[in-house]
Amino acid sequence: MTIYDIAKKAGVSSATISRVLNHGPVKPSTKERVLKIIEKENFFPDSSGVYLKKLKTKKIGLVIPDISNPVYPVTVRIIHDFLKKRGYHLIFGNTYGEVSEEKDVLEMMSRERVAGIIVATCEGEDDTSLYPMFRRMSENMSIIFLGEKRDSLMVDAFTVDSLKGMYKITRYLLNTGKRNIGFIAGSKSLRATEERLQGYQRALKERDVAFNPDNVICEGLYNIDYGKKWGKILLEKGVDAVVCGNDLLAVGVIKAAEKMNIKIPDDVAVTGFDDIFLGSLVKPALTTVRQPVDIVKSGCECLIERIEGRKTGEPEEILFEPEIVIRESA
Amino acid sequence: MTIYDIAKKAGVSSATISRVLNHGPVKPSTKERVLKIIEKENFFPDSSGVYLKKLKTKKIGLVIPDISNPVYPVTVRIIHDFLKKRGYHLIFGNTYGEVSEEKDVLEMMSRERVAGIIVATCEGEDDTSLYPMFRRMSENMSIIFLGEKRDSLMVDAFTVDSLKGMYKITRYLLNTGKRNIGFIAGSKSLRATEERLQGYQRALKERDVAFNPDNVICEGLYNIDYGKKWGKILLEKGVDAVVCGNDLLAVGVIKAAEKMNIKIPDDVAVTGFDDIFLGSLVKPALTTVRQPVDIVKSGCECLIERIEGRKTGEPEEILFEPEIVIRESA
DNA sequence: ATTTATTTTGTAACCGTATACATTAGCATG
DNA sequence: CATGCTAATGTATACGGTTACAAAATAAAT
Repeated sequence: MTIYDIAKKAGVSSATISRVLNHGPVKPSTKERVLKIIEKENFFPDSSGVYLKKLKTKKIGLVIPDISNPVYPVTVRIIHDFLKKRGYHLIFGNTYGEVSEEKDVLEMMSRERVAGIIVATCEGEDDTSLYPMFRRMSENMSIIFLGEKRDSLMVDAFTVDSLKGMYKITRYLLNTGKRNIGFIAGSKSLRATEERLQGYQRALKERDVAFNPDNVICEGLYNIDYGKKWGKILLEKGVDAVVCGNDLLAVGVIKAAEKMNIKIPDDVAVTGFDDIFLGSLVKPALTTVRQPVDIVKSGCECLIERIEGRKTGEPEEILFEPEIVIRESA
Repeated sequence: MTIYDIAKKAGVSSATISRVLNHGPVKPSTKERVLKIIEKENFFPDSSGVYLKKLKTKKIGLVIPDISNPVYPVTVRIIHDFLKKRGYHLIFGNTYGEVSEEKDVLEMMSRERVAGIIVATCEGEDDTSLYPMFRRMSENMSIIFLGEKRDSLMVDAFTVDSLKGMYKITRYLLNTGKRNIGFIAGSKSLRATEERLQGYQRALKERDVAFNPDNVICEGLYNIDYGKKWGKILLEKGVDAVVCGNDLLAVGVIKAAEKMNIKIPDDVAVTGFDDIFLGSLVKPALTTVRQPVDIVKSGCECLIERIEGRKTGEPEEILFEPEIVIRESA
């Protein structure tokens, strides 16, 4: 079923059908007649044809590390809903922190001629292959970065000030009297890890608490298992608090403490980062750093503005300041 | 940049470029020359053109109620990975249990001419609008249903035998000596709710335990808040166990018990359904019913087989038998 | 060297839609 | 009733690919 078939049934030309389907001027009576036929035949015009003719699609690519990581589903939901309202829809790709996977995904989206891409990964900053790819692609489509700060600002970036976040929560711990505070960042290779470490250090310095490198672990991944592993090590060292680079790590630490019969928060305080839903359900509920939800909406808004040409000019970086959420674990 | 541009640069015709891009026979030397140019220009052929010509896309629609519901992310990940390996990619739509949203999503996928659709929702069985839509669409593309049993079998369905699951876990509770077992199903309108209730009843009957309608709640949604609400009511009635229609409800019940100072599992046992990740982290860890992971892969496999014409014939329903996972809450 | 078979390449049509431009219909005006 | 004007519709082409078919180039066989 094509517009030609509809045209034949309605006794008009394909152009008239197209005009009915879009915004063209059509005599009300024929419009009605055509619409009735379209309805009856359950006809929906083929996007491939539309896209090909217009050289522009309504597809948006979403690049994330792993949808099964509990940080992302909520974000994806917000993005989905926002874009749907604006007439776009999502093509979706997991990258699992692999540069090669991310390349695959970006290539696929390139072929699909997505109107824009939302990148929530942060791989390949030092890699020679991914950044040039972004640069090239950004000439043909709009791209935004979401989440972590980037080294180079080639596209609009909506990032959370994790330095500030870590600073805030470390300061909070210091305020509650903790002095021997451990720190579990994730993998060294991420820029955000460095950021977070700085926030932690700034808070210590401000209170004249000596920085003890033995209390800091910058290795492994941002998941529960590493939280358990590093948590055990730090708890054995006798820290009185553990600041974690994300909530999953913190949950791991809580589990480790549980096994060691260490009471949280009485013996040791534990904090997370991200404020995932899980954190509020775990026992004790997680004290953590929440990134403002607006970051996602602002990002989407900006992306659409770029795509539809209402926003032009140099890429911007917009920094969102996170807030701490105090629950039971600290 | 199009194949014509590439053709010009390579001094050949567009057909040759197309043949290089696909599997056509091309002289090795020209093939190499063309590939070099394609590489240099970072050219990727426009899918719209390809799709339009072939009248078939590499897009798969995924229809789920809500990605931020923790049941789905893992499923989505499995689907994503499977499809990627087979050269397909995902277009994604949340429906929030709304027939109108689901219609929107299906219409969008219709326009996109997706090669197939994976439906993990279960709305509109009794509704007049959604099922006819599926039926029509299934003439042009492959569709599979994932998850719950359906009334009518118009497409392949990969479902979990929730009756059996509920039967098994209720039997387990009876084996541990529980006799006054409450039951929280979700909304009455879902077919699965009925199924689960039957499983619960079958187990009771088998052990000659009288069925007490007062212990059964068939209302509300499958989420934590309703778990808390109904949990409180059942706990106040003095049940010695609560069987829940899914894990979120069970977590809610655990939270309610916590507030009421009721000890789980000593005072009251609680069980869930689905085995989401969260269940293993909550305290006490959830005893629940796990649906086999294979259900998703089998579904995907079947979908691709249908799409690529290797599977034909009448739609099948494949029923997967769930297993119980015993942890701490029962 | 000529014929024949095979490999390689080119030409042109087509997929479904949008739209610039041309045409026709409808209507008011003098 | 011819004229001019606007509204409605039609015609034809382009978008970026693929592919049937034709043609040319090369290799093999006589």
